[in-house]
Amino acid sequence: MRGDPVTREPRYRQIAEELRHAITEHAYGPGGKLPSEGALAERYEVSRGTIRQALMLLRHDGLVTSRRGTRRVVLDDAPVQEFAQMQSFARWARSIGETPEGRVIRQGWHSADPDERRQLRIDADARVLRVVRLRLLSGRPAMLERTAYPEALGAIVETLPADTVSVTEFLEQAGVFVADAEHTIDLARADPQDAALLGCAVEDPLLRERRRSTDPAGVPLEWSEDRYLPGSVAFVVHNSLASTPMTRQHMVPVVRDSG
Amino acid sequence: MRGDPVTREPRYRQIAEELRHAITEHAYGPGGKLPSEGALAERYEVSRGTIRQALMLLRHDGLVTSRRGTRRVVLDDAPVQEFAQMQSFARWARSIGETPEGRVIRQGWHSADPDERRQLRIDADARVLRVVRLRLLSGRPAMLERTAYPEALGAIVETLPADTVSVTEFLEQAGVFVADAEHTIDLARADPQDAALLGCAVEDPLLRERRRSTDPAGVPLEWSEDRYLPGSVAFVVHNSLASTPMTRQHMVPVVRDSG
DNA sequence: AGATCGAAGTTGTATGGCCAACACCTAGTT
DNA sequence: AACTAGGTGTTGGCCATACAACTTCGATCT
Repeated sequence: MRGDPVTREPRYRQIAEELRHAITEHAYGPGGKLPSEGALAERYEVSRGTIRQALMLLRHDGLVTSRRGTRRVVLDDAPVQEFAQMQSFARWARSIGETPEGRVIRQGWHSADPDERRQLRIDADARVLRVVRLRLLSGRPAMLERTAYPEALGAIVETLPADTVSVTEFLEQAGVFVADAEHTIDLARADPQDAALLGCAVEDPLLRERRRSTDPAGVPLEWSEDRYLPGSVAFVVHNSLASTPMTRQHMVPVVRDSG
Repeated sequence: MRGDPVTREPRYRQIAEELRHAITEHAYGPGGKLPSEGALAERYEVSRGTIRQALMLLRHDGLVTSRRGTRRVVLDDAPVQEFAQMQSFARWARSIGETPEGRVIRQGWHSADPDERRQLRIDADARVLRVVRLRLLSGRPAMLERTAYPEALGAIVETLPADTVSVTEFLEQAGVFVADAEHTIDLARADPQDAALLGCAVEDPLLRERRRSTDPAGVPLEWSEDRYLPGSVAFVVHNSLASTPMTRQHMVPVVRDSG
C-alpha cells in the first residue's frame, strides 16, 4: 500500500490532521476527553514523543487543553484555518464560497520612507514597489490593500497582470514562501481614495490590518496596510498560557497642538 | 518551611527567559543569528532536547525563525507581553505606565441567552451574572466591558466592590486561573450606553473585542464583549507556519431592506 | 458522613541517541 | 568565469527510557 514517494509529510503532522479531523467531526465533542498519549501511540504505532508533537499542534491552535494529570479536553469544535488561508485573501475567499477578485489601482517604484525601511529592514537608498490593490468578494468591494515590496520581490510582482487574483499563489510558484506574519489590528477612517474605491463616505470607519510578512529565513517580504469595509470580516485569535502570540499595543493619543 | 517550597520553573522556561531577555536587549539584533542548539546545550549544561523546548517557546512568540539547515534568526527585537498581561486590563495598563480603574455600572443575574449558553457551555435553565464595567486609563474612559459569568464564578465576582481594579488578579487569589482565550476582533457602533459612558456620540465607531476565556480544564470562565475607544489601543498578533492561532471570519452582510 | 490516604492513570520534564534533510561554503572541474 | 560536487555544520524527525508532578477516584479510617 505504498507507491507514494512524493513529498512526505512528517508522521506527527499526518496524525495531527487525523485528530483535527476527528475533532471537527465532533467525534469527542466540546468538553470531551481525548484518548491518552499512550493509547494514541499504540493506535498509530509511533512513539509517545511523536504523539506529543501532534497534540502540541492542536494545543497551539486552541483545539485542546493540556494539563498534567488528566487527559486532554476538546476546547472547540470549529475548524481552524490553515496559515496559508490567513495569508492569502484569495484562498480565504474561496474557502468561504466567495469569488475573489483583485485590481491594481496604482503601482510604482518609490524610495522607501522611514516606516518601510524599518519594517522591510532595508537601507536608506533602497527603493520599494508600492502597489494599491482593490480586493472584491463576489463582485463587491471588500478591502483596499496598500503594500510595499522590497526591490527583489517588487521586480517579480511588477510583472503581474493588473487583475491577478492571488499574488500569494503566484509568488509560491516562483519559490517565494511566507513563513511568519505580524498583524496589527485597529480602526482607521476612510480617506478620499478609500471612499472612492470601497464605495463609502470619507471618514467612515474601516477595520485596519497592518501586516509584515517574512520568509523562512526571516527576511521581510512585504509591508502592507489593509482596510476592510466593516461588517464583512472579523479577526479571530487564540492565545493561551502555552503560547502568547497576541498582545495589546498602546497608541499614544495624538496631541493636538494648541496654537 | 524548608529551603525552596515554591514551585520551581522548569529548566527550559528559565533558559527561554534568559534568551528572550538577551534578544530584547539587542544582543543579536534583528536578522542576527542565535548560537546553535549544540552550543547552547553546552553553555547551559542541558541536553539538546531541553534547548529545543526553550527555543520552541521563542518560535511560537514570533521572536525567532526556525529552519532546517541554518541557525535560528532573530525576527523581532520587541518585548512580547505575557499571556497574563493580555488577559488582564489592569496588568496591561500598569505595564504601559497608566493607572487602571474600573467601575461597575450594572450587575445582575439573568437566565442565559442562547449565545451565552453556547459560549459558556451551560444548560438552558442556568443563570449567568452579567456585569457592565467601565475601564479607565489614568482617569480617561477607555473601554466598556460587558461580561457574562457562569453561576459558580458569578457568585465570587458578585461579592467584589464596585471599584475593584483587577478582577483577574482577585480571581487568581481565589484559585481561578485563565489558561486559554479566544478573541474575535471587529468594529461596532456605539449604542446609547456606550456613548454616555465612554463620552462619544451614538453611532461612533468602536473597536470591539469579544472574548471567551477558559480555565486549564477547558471549562469556560467568562464571555465578554469589550468596546474600546479608537486611537488608544491596537491588537498585535503573530502567526506562522509553526502555529496558526489567527483566522479570518466571514460575517454575512446584513441585507438592507429595499422598501 | 466526612476526612484522609494511597494507588492507578496521565501528562510534563529531561536525557541520549540516530539519521535525514537542508543551507552554506569551498575546492575542484569544466 | 561559471558551474558542480562534496564536505561540514545545523536543525528536523523519531525513538526509547526514566522519573516527577498532578488528577481522580476508591478504600480506609475516624
